[in-house]
Amino acid sequence: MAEGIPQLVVDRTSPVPLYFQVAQHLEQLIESGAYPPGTRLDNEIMLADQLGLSRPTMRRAIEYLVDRGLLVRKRGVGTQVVQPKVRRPVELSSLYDDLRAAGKEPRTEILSFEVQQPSEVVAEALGLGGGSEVYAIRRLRYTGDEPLSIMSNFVPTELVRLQADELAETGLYALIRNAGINLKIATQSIGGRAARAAEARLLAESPGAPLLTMTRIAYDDTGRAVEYGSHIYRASLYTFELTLTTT
Amino acid sequence: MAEGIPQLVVDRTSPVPLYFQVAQHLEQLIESGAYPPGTRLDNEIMLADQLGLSRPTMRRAIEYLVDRGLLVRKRGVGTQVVQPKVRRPVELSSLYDDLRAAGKEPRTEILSFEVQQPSEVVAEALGLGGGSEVYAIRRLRYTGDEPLSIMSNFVPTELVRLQADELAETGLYALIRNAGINLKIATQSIGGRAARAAEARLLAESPGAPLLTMTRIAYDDTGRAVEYGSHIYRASLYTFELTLTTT
DNA sequence: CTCGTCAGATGGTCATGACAATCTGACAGC
DNA sequence: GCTGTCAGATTGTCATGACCATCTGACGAG
Repeated sequence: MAEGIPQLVVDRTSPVPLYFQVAQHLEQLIESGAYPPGTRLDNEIMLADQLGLSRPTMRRAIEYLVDRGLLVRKRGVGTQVVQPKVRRPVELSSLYDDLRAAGKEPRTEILSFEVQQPSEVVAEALGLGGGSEVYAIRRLRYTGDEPLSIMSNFVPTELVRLQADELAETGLYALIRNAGINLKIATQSIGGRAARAAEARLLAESPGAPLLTMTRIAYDDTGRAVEYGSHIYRASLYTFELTLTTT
Repeated sequence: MAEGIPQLVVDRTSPVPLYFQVAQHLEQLIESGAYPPGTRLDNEIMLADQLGLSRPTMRRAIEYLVDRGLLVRKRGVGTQVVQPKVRRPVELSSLYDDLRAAGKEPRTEILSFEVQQPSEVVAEALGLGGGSEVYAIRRLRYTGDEPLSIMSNFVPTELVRLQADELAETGLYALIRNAGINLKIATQSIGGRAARAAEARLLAESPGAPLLTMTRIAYDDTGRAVEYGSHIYRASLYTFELTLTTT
């Protein structure tokens, strides 16, 4: 159960913080299976000595991995590698990224793209005053040949400059991030209802078929509302996967 | 924009860590509106001096609030209170707690409660070998007079001792926590489908009505799978509210 | 008037040292 | 044999000191 020395030499000239170098290396050792679940790490003092670091720095590296659910610490006992399972973090990703990660080859058709005065609901969600304008984007997303989702998104024009042709190629979130906006937190609401006639037509479903609805407000790291989205998905083709942690 | 001194004296005899005392007090000042969004805090050195603390301790308090989304720090600039919005953390709570928090007066009817050999799906989800047994619980939850949800849960018998009458009064998660198990992380999958006849009858809906489905596997802090749940909700009455953060 | 440079302010990282709280296991006493 | 106590191990908390990285704004050159 005990552990020797990880074959790691920290690079003090690197701009990457030392604690982060150590954390990444440890994470790699765990993910690769070199440190299987249940492995007991040496104590903090010894680890710090082995790497030529101070204890606070070593602690910080371990803390980072504890927060991410890879390690467990117990006072008086020690630090252990946790059972693997699904330890993916909660992600603020877009459907486009999700699909591409799953190898599904997403395709997007832009139904409409315009600049307009926000509706009351949108203005309220984004905290916009009078005179503001938003991009209103309506897209139909396919996975392979099958229509999957109708997405309506609203982004204040003053925050980012958008173009229709870019949206067809990359996800909305990537464009927002590229504009230097730091997406940090989002509130989502997931519900369900039956398909209306127009929606059913677009999605190749029958009227009354079960749909998933999702509305989301995304905020950047200063607390500004950046995007409001109202999406519907074919329940027969899509589920939301998420990981929750206690705080 | 600048700030004076918070009227706070830390209690060094308390078992509550100093950084946490400070964090809680700051949080209270922010939540109460005494520090409205945009308020700029004094720099770390000054704050630490004012409270008679060291800078690392003061930093840790601020760090705690930054992680929770209440503050933003920018190097070279300072620390500010973030726009309020919904800054609730991602929670691993139960429907029972959610409803009670919303003042809805939940009621639970136990449809069945037994100890059985787990099905293949359940054994796989919980990582159980042969010979293990689980509690199989099937409950119907009401909000006021309306049926809301059918919940099927499975918990290994070796982890906790459950009784039917307790379940009617309190949430399953509270019972698990009371048994000294430290719920830490859960993976959920949310989807939708049409109601089948038997389900529709129990939920007072028509067959074919849209339902939300949720399956969840919850793990404790050592990575052990503790609970598997498969729930269905009336989409007309329930939505999942959640907050996502980037990591 | 515009742009680049530079100094000050502020958070980010790291080291060293110390003591407290908690868990485990061994040992003594009953 | 059982139980309670105590010592050792290990993480948790806190203080002090130092230097680095980044941002803002003022000032001066053009």
